[in-house]
Amino acid sequence: MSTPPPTPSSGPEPEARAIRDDATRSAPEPDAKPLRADAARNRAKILDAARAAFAEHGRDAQMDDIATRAGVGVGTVYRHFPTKQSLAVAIVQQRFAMILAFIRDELLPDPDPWNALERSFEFCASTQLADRGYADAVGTIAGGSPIAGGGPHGPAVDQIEEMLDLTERLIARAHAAGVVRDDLAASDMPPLYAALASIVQAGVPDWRRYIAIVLDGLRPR
Amino acid sequence: MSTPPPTPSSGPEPEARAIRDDATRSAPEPDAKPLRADAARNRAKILDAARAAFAEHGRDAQMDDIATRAGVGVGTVYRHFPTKQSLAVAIVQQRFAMILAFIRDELLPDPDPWNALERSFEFCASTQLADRGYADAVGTIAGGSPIAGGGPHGPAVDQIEEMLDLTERLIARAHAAGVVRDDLAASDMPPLYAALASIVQAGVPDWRRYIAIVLDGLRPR
DNA sequence: GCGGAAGCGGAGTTCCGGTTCCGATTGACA
DNA sequence: TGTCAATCGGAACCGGAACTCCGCTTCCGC
Repeated sequence: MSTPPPTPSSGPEPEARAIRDDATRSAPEPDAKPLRADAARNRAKILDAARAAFAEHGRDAQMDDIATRAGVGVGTVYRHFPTKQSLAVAIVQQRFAMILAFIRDELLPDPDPWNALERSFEFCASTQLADRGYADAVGTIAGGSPIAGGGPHGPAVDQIEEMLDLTERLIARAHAAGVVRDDLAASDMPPLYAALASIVQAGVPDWRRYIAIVLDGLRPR
Repeated sequence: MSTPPPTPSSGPEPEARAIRDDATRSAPEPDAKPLRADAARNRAKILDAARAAFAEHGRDAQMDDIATRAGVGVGTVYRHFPTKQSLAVAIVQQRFAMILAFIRDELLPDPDPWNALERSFEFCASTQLADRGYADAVGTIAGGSPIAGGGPHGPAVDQIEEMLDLTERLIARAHAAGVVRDDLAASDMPPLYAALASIVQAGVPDWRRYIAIVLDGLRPR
């Protein structure tokens, strides 16, 4: 795997901080209380546990299991996330933030636009490999449901917008270099990512082959 | 839609009979009791209702709902199918038999191998459109799980074998006509069908566009 | 028509997993 | 160190959905 998806950890790394803040901002109140030390620690443990649980079982992950993994009571989980849904959303948003960062910091700076495209598919596949819940998120975008924030598991609306914006730039560069078919649009990518994700999801071992096929379909006519 | 998937009905048409027998043979005992008249009638109603329910709600269809749709008590449903799972399997096998029939009777006789390939994708998409449960089945095959009969929703093992055999012939014809890339194998098709199914599933309206892209990826280099 | 075996229906049971409650615990601050 | 509000833990609660049970009904061979 050329680019194993870095699992976001709620450890002390500064990068993780930013991501968690990002996920947290979905709460109604802007910031307010600084959160007691142990509470903050537990919140981090819960997020880590939930990430693992959702990655393993998708939407079927169980709250009790998450609590156990986190070494915490269910009540504590519910103190931080009033609902299973809200916890799932937090996780998806985290993962999504990670993907956006990858596109922004790794793919767009890549001097070879075609190679960037290729890597975006690889990244998509390996993310899916690591996280069963990821497909749902991509599907949400592919479907273009505008009420993403309201829908189950959906990333935040502005995240989707940024995603489309970044993809737009990725495609624009490819067009400029003349390496893709004329009619390729940024909006084509989410469905293709979703398609690839489903192949990986199905457990097909040589998914790279299908990336190659799709990529061939994207070349200039 | 060039080829709307004919919904199998448990009505009196002879074709439907054959399909139901096919689904029924998954029972352990070969045949045995001829089933009382009203029982046979109810069984048919249940299968119809279940087909509708699964098509609408996928794996989340509820037994009570199925019973209601069939105008029958839950107990009756359970008399015919001891488990929700077994009912789902029966439905999937029916649908699968339909797909096999389509390939055998419509696609293989098509004089244009490329066109046959194209139609197979279209058929896959429109089937998915009509039946949410179908994607699960395709995914099962794409994953190549050998214990398909045991796995949830899986079509019978011999159905999968026939599927692969028919696809083999489809691809062989395409190769003979020189219209596809040299390395295309029959085993490539299930993953591609799964991929397409997921796009349709996501609610992307112009899924035909992605068929076209994938097909372009299948042309000779 | 009759008897009884096969089949029906749907209320009730069981299981499962999300959510709530509240007494015990702990961190923050004086 | 003492106080107390914030936080914790996990048993209990609750609703929903698969499945069971059994008295009633229907079909079918005589």
